[in-house]
Amino acid sequence: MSKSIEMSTTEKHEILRGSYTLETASEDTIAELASLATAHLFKKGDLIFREDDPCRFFHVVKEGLVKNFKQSGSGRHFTASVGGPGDTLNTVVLFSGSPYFLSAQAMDNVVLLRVKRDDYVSITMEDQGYLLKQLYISEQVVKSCCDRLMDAVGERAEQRVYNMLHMLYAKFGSELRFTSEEIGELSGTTTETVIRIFAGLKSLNVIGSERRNIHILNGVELRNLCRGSSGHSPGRI
Amino acid sequence: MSKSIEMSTTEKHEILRGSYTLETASEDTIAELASLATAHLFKKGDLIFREDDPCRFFHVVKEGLVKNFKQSGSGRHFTASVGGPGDTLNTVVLFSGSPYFLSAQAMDNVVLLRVKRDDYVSITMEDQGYLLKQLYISEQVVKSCCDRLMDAVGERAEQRVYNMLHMLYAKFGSELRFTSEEIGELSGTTTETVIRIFAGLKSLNVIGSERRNIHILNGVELRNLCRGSSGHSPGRI
DNA sequence: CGGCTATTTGATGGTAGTCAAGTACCGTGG
DNA sequence: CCACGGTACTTGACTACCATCAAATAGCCG
Repeated sequence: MSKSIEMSTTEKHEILRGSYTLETASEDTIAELASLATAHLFKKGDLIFREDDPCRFFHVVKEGLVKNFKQSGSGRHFTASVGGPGDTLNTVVLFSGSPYFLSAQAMDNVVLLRVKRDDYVSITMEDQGYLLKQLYISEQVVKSCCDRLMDAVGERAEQRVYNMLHMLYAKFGSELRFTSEEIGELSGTTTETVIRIFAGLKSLNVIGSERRNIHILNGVELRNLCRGSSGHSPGRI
Repeated sequence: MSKSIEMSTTEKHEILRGSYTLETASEDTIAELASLATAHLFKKGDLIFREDDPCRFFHVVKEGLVKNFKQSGSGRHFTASVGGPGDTLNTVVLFSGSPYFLSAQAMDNVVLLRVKRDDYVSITMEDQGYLLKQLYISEQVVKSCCDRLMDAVGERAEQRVYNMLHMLYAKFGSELRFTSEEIGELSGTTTETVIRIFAGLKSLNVIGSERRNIHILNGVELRNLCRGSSGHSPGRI
């Protein structure tokens, strides 16, 4: 499935330092983690971990996009978040030691660093600055989940797609390499509905799109279309 | 709006000790908090705090039920969680100092203890056991939000109501003092739909209900009706 | 070129939201 | 004690949104 890659400790150090989660970690913490981290390559479509697997690693993405999703009994995929470079994959279950509640899959070829969970926990547990940051991140994740919950029960598909596009725009910029199906899984709707909604946005010149590629042409207008003021936070789960 | 109440420090101490959040806090932490806590009474319907208000207090419920909700642009209420005795109201935004993202309203007459946020943060920040527990709780909240998100986009109203009933049953027991409207706000559906679904459950002898009161008659069968294995965790936000 | 992935469009039907009207229940105050 | 107003529940009819199914088109790669 995955392939190990050679990488210098210096480079590992840089990658860890660049991750949002470890922003406020002490230099010692980072150095220790870097010395234990290993690099891996996942090909497009590979599963990085699976829902209900025990949580064995801490992961940081170096390259590529990772989809965090769940599938319902009926086989529907629902994507909870998309992780890019600098994002950690599953910070949220690391400390409890509970099994994953989402699966993670490479959307491109993905390079990531990982550290054994036990090592990770025992190293970071002593770093108070890190723990506080972690709490802060959890709070944001909860908030963003609640916002999406509101959307999911209260808003129409149209609105949910607008909000999702805006979130992706804020996180990844104006060139989004997503298929309509992927947008559907993120917005809790179907491919066909996404396409019909895109048709409307195109006629307003808010977006353009071809195969596997969406351009945000008018970010301001997109923002206006996103009611719900808060406008959605990145949602790193 | 709220009314102050006299209460002995000993009683305050007991209440704090009994809260889930502070379960693993050190004796010192609890004692310090108890000395600063004040007790308050809110009447049915009173708002305890409002979405977007700055977060000024840490709250623990002593008596009664509190609804944590949000209202969408279109005026729909969505209830994210219901807090009962021993629950804390807004742990999730305490550390970041961000404003509330949910409003809290007394569903009954409610008695709660509160401590100024700044005091609370500076006291608990030093208690590593507490921070770890807090992280653990956040993880559970995130998981429960994701589960509900799955439900909201993937399941039908019927299923969402089953899941919600089961969650309330697990948390509060077999006598639930909720109106159909409240169940609707919790499940992301309407009063009428809830009633129609209840009719089905009654004919299966799974529940009974009258005005403002739902009895779970067959918890086992209710559990079976809840697909999605995980069956939903309490969801203390 | 053929096979695959992705997009597009149309037609159809079901779920559940909305509107409306009517019933039962409760507490309160004359 | 009963009348009354408010709250909660109930049922029916209608309709919109969107999922689903189906089929056609278009770009990409070996």
